[in-house]
Amino acid sequence: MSDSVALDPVDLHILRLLQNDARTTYRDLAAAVGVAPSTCLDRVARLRRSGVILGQQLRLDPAKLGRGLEAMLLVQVRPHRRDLIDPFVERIRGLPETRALFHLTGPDDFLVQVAVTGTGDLQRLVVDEFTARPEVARVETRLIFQQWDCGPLLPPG
Amino acid sequence: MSDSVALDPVDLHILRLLQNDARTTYRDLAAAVGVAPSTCLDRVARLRRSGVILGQQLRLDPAKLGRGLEAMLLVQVRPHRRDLIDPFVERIRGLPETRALFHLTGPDDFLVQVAVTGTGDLQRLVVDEFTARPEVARVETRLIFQQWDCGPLLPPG
DNA sequence: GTTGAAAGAGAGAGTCC
DNA sequence: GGACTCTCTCTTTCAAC
Repeated sequence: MSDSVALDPVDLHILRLLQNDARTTYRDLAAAVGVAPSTCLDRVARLRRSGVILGQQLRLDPAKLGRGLEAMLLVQVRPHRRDLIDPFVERIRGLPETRALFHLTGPDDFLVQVAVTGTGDLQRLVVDEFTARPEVARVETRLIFQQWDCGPLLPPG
Repeated sequence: MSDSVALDPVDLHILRLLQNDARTTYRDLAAAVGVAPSTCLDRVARLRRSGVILGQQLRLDPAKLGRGLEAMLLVQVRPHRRDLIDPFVERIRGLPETRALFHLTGPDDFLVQVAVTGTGDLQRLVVDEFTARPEVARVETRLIFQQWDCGPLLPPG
C-alpha cells in the first residue's frame, strides 16, 4: 500500500509543476514538460491511481479570515492508551481552530497547529479544549512568528 | 495588507468546497452552492485578488516517493540574531527533505518538518545539515507516528 | 505517445434586478 | 453593486492510430 512508486523524469517534472499550482492546465503542463496534453492527463491519472497524488487543496491566508494568530501546542496525553488517544484525536481534528495534528515520539505526544483570532482566543482554546480534558496532562504553547513555504516534495537522490 | 476580509455565506461555502478539492469546476461549485457558474468564477477571482486564496497545492504521499519516515526537528539557534537566522532559514527551506518550517516562541526557535527515507537518512540530515552549523546550539528529533487531515479553515464565530 | 474531433469548462459582454 | 444568461474560446477527454 505505501511502497515507493517508480517515477520517470516526465512524472517528476509534472509533480514539480503541479506542486506550485495544482490548477495548471494539462495543455500548459504538456508544453512545459514536452509531451502531448493527453499524455499529461494519462500521467496524472496514473499518479492519482497509484496514490502518489492524494488530492489538491486550496491554500488560504488565516489572517484574512480573521485568524491572525497561529500557535503550536505540544500536548502530553496520560495515560497514553488508545482508548484515550482516539477520542482526543477526533475531538481535536474537529475543532475549527485546528490546522494540523501530529502524533509524535518524545516527551510531548501530540503537536497541534492552531489558528486563532488572538491571545484571548488562544487562552480559551487551551483552557477549555485542552487542559479541561482529563487525559491531557500538560500543554505547552508556542506562538508561530513566521512560517515559510518550502520546495516541492520529490524522491530522494 | 493582512486585515480580515468580509465574506458572505456563498464565499464560505465556496471556500469549504475548494478546500476539499481545489480542482472542482465552477459548474459543480455553482450547482452545490446554488448560484450561477459565472458568479462562482467572480467570487473565486475576488477571493484571489483579496488574498484570502493564496494558491492551490498538490498533496502528495511522501511514502510513495520513497520518503517513508517523517520527523519534527526542534532547533535552537544561538545567538538568536537576524544575521544568523536568515541564512539558516534559507538553507533549511532549500533542503529537499524540508516540508515545513516555523519560527516559534519558546525554548526551541525553529520547528522543521522533514521527510526522509529512513533513520539513517534522518541521522545524516541532523548531523550534516543541522548540528554541523555553528549557529545551531541544539536539535531535538521527534518522529512522526501519524498525522491527520483537519477540517477546512474558516472564519471564527 | 500522438493526433484530432467531440464534449466540457472558463471568461467576458450585455442585461436585468 | 451583484447576479444571471448567452456566447465564444480554450481545455479536457477519448477513440483511433
